[in-house]
Amino acid sequence: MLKPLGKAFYARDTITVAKDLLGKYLIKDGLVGKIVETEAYIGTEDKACHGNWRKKETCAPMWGPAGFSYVYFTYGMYFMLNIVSEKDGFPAAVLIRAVEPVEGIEKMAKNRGYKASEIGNLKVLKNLTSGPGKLTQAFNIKKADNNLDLTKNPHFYIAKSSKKESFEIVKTTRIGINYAEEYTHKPWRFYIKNNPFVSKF
DNA sequence: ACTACGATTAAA
DNA sequence: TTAATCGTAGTC
Repeated sequence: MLKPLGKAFYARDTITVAKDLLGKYLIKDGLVGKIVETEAYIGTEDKACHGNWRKKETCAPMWGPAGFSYVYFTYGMYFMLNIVSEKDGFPAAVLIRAVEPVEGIEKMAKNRGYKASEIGNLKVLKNLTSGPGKLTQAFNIKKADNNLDLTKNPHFYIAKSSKKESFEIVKTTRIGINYAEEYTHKPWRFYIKNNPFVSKF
């Protein structure tokens, strides 16, 4: 079993954490996916950050210590997965927008509503986890997974790759936050260049 | 109680 | 381009 990343990894500048999470492995109940796309949401100035405009109680994990999950429900049907960063008392988190399926693909496909016979289809494979709402469905992440300590939980954590891997990081603007005024165009979205599992926009 | 809307997705 | 769908928050 791969070792979970510790609190020190998350308790850093949010942009650094967002970039550093690319290529790491998201692991939950035996399902494994490589993180290929993230976004940073930082503090009370950032108008897109929930810590700024949602009530403190509804995004409480964001205000807590680093390394905790912040899962919330939106659009009436989808969950979003974030990892809390920076120090206790400062609201910031990294949104996991897309992963590449590594292990447990059959189960992911089943969670996404596909039949076993469809797993060989390349289009189906690429559609399993290539978006924030899709990957939470594939990994069966829901409200019960909110506010868990990912540095201590043996069933839900993020780990480093055992082998070294080099890739190019693309930096661009975040998605779906046109209401955030001057913060709409901050280049706080990061993804692995040429990876087919990055969400489309 | 009533209403508006969102860090999305899939189908048309 | 748009409907699906519901928790949260603001207003009546």
